[in-house]
Amino acid sequence: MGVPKPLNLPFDPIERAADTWRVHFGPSSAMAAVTSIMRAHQILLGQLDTLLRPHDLTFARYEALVLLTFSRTGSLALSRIGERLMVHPTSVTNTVDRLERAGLVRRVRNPDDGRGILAQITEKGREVVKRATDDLMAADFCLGMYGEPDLVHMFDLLRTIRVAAGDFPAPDETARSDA
Amino acid sequence: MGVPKPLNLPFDPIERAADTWRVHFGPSSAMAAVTSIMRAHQILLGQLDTLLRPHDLTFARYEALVLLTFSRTGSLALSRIGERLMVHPTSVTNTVDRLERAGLVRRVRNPDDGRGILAQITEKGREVVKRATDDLMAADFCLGMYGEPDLVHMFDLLRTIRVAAGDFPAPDETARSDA
DNA sequence: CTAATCTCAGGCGGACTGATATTC
DNA sequence: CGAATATCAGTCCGCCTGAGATTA
Repeated sequence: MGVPKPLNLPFDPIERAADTWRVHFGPSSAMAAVTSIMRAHQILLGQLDTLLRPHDLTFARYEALVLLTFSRTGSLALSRIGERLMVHPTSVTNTVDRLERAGLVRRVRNPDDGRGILAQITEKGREVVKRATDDLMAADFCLGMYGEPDLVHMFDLLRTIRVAAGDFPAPDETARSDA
Repeated sequence: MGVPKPLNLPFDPIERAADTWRVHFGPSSAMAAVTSIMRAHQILLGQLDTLLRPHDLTFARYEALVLLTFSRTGSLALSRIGERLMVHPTSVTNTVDRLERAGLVRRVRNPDDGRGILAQITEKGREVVKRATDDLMAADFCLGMYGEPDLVHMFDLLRTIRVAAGDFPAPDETARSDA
């Protein structure tokens, strides 16, 4: 991953592609928006992983670890982790494998469901996630170039696509429009 | 990839994580925005790749192919492709390998620079990219849930992070504020 | 019985490092 | 000479499919 190399192009490559697109195919704002999301993701993931590398974490592993610190008992069924982080069951197994090998979590049989396994964060896991979080917050999650209103706006804008994908029901609009 | 499974959670997992985050660590809008971008990327990439699979293309390969159709001669140096698509040189080699194996592109020595190789789109490549583009446009690039203003707004918002990453210089603001 | 949970084997796509040949 | 271009070998990561064991 490393730090995404500064391109230092004299122009915006996406804007130029959009202009060309318009000539060839017609309206291009959806294409420009999609490409922007792809690039923003690439930039962010690279920067976040660079911040997390000293802690021997990837962003995916960090997210799982944070999720565990959020639970009352410090443990969660793997199935729940997959649900919350929206990743494939086999990916959860893989992520927990790596965290376990690093000594940050341990697997425990679910006392309430013999089919299930709990991932339980260890003391070392709590220390690591604490240090990593300090680093990420100091770096404003690599979004320090935005003001608060823009961050909220971005979240709101992107919620539309998540709702459309069926992640969760659309927020109740009546709360805004009426009682 | 496949179609990203509908989560059908009764709540917004990112919003809930943000709420918990606020309690544990403080302000969370940057964390929520980052997570939203990650999820939006995951959703979009899955849907785009599903649309492109019948054409034996991934989004990355599709982008390269489109770039070639945009050039006057239908060919571009691999180094230029990497620049424009913002991908690692070895990734370009890999992408062009696959496109070449599929008969959509062929490698040509760069007459102007003995070090360089041109990727030249083939007739078959032009047909495939045409059909794939028809599909993507019919699907509004998987962003049909947005209106035009939102798409433009999203592009504008995300440009900030691309500029900050050094992709290209900030657009000239004087054009807006003055003459 | 079906359904859910998890694991393993294995493949694919993409990103990267490091080394190398070639050419400018 | 140093810088740029492309390739190759190999690694890593994440995502996926398919199969299978276990349990509700």
